[in-house]
Amino acid sequence: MTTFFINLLRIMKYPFQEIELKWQKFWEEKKVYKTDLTDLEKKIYCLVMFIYPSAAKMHIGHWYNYGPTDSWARFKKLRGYNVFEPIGYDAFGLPAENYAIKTGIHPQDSTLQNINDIRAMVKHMGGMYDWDSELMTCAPEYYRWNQWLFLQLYKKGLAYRKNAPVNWCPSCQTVLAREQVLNDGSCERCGTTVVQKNLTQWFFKITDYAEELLDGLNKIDWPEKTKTMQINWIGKSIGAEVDFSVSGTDDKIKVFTTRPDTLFGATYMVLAPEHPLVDKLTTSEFKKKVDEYKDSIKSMTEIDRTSTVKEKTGIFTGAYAINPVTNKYIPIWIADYVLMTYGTGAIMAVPGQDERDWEFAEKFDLPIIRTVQTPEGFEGKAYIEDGPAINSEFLNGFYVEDAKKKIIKWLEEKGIGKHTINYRLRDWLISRQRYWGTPIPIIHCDECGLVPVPEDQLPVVLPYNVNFKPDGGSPLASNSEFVNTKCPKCGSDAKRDVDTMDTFVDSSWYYLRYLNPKYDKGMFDPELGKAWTPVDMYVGGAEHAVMHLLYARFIHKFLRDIGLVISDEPFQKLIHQGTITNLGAKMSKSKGNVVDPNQFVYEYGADVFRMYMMFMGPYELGGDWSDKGIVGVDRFVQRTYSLFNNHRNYSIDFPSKERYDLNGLSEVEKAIYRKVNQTLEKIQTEVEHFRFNTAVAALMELLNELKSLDECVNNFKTFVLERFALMFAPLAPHLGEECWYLLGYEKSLFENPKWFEVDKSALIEDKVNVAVQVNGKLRATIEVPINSDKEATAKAAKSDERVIKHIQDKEIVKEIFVPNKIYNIVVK
RNA sequence: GCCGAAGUGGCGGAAUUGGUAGACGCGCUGGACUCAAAAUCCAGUGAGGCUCAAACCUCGUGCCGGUUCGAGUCCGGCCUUCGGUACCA
Repeated sequence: MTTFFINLLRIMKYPFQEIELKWQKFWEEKKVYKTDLTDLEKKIYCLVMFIYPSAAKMHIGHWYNYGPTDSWARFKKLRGYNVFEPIGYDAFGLPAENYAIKTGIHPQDSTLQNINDIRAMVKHMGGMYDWDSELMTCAPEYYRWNQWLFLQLYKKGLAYRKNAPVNWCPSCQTVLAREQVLNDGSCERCGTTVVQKNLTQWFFKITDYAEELLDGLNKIDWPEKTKTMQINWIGKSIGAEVDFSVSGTDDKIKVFTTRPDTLFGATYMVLAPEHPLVDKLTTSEFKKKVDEYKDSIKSMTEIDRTSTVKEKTGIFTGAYAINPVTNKYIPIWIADYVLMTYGTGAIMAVPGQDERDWEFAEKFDLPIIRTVQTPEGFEGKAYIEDGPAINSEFLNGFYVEDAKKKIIKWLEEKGIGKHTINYRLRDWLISRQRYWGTPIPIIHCDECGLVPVPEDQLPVVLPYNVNFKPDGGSPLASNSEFVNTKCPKCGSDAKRDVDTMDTFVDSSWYYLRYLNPKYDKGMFDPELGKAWTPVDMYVGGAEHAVMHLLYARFIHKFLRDIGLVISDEPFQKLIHQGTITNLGAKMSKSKGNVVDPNQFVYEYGADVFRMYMMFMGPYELGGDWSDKGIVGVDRFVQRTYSLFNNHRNYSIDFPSKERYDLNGLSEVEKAIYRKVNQTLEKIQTEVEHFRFNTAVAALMELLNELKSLDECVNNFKTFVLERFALMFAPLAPHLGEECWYLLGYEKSLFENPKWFEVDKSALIEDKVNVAVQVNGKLRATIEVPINSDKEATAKAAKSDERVIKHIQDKEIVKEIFVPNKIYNIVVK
């Protein structure tokens, strides 16, 4: 007997395993999510940042990124848009290679295995991805076009080689990424102190696009925060370049300054220790100390060097430069706070107007001259605000902006300086001394030099057999079959470039490849690229605010310049999902605070888990993980299922009307009719703006209202249930389909998208509650007919006992009336 | 240090352009069902005061001040937390 009842309850409970699988199979077999890319009317390209398959599992962050975004896409689909929603794998990269070094499992094998596992999980989530457009960047038919892109950039002079410092571990004999260097500057693998080493590297000349990358930000709908970060990253500053002669030589030192107006106050110069002139200028007397100083900073990262807490260090070179306006000799120093990578690698130091220079001058007892009048009572050190120039001869009295213009004119006339715009943005270093990436399509020939691989010989296939264990140099160098080749130009023996590309190259154009990943006549189908970009909605983490999102914008603009796309920007609208933390910290293996989503997916089902992630809070905020509320969403789903289970075939047996006249409805029906239409309107605006938490809450409210559904006539019930199912479907797609099916429909909802119009006339209540305040304090709420005028509301308000109590024997000074909302009586 | 975001019940969080603070959910309390429990359903639930109870009153959105008939929302000054960034000449 007892067992019987328990079994009965089990039967009644929403069998999510069965139903989710049923619809996943249906969607896939019927290719419900195959997008017709030729249908451009009402097209929407909805993109999520593709998956980095460094582990075989989908973590909470993936679910949080993909689930809600898929719900948005489904909502758009139901509303009649032709939505393209692809998914793929950012499959190259360091983690797979590190894993290989540790375990011996080849990166290709582990990556393909991970992709298979992750694909199954993505399907389990129930996203409406167009599986025909799935791609992975480690496939030759994908990275072939990275190589092609490289050659186009090379042709235009936008891919070039130069020396650049890398983090080098002398023990492992390998280049390290910044994340492989620990905070104390040691190698994460062996603990040896990492040093900076110069290597010849490939760069993409993103700086050529600096101005346009800055400009373009005005045209796109991105979070202000992200745009600001890009603006700061590009770091445009306007100033001047000035040449300083070096005493006793013909050498000139070029400096960049944003404050040319302070030239009269330049009392010394500082070069970056790596500056090419340092060795030449240093006098024999100081050579030893300078060399020692250079050695002492060799193992310092840029972060160490530029730390604000560290005391200033530096050393005199023994040489002097000549200040071009005062003709005075000023000492030339070197110091680590000047970086070779910014500006010209040399500064004129003006301690009077620069805090860093002041600190340095004070420490090393260098002269300080103020060239801007400080305001009365100013007691600080360097004065960086505006003011009239002093101690500056022909500039005296001019304020900063005017003084700048005047001195730049003077410098230009004398031919020793010019107006300059400088960017903080550096060119993009794309070569990696790694295995698991796209080979660089260049051949080194002793006769012809650098020779690009002819386009018809692409792809340069990444060989499987290499020694990817770190033993110096690029792993590809270990495969002689790969390395040794013939020069395409002269036919003599030559060697292939053994470096691979940064994976940010892969992710800079994948959204174009999705449109037809099998296209073999080019990087992507240009017709589709032109029609489907910019991407309408791009959703991904804020950690990509600068690098990925800037590189992709650069590449897109380049592709436009060579005629492959016509849009200026790749991503029109951008949304960042928040970060889900656990116990106050980002989830990571090393912290041991990773939450496995599968335990919840297996216990409650994909729909419940997705919906719970949406219900947790504002999408863009993220928050700390807690599974406390998931039972609430589960109950909601259970109640929904039993509601529809109890109304099977209603759409067939009791077809509803398009709309109902309020006057013909009972009081209960009227209330429900209003609520349904209000909810429909609410869902529309909330889901549209990624406010899923309030959308779910609105549906829960509606379900609560439906407790009295039994008191309604049958065809009215159908009206309500159909709308409920439709609103529910984007948020919980499997059960949404099932509800629609339970109502008696043969065609799947997402196969035959549908949306109901709001009956606006039902949104208006006929009675409203007006808050009556006395001196701004709530004293009563009264119910009045909607749109009651001031007089009528006042009459009702002032006859309420609770109000009378507070206004009797008092003088009414003022009365404020906001129709349908507030009646405030101000008394003395 | 600088830039950005956020501080609301026991908890996650709601709250158009300033207009009834606490929607929705969790938890908790009481009740129904049950031999009992679980599940489910119903009711209550910011704090305090006064009440047998209700009514009612006071306080209440990190802190201090301001503007306003009216402030979670606007302004000024702080505090805390979380992200981002690192001497950019």
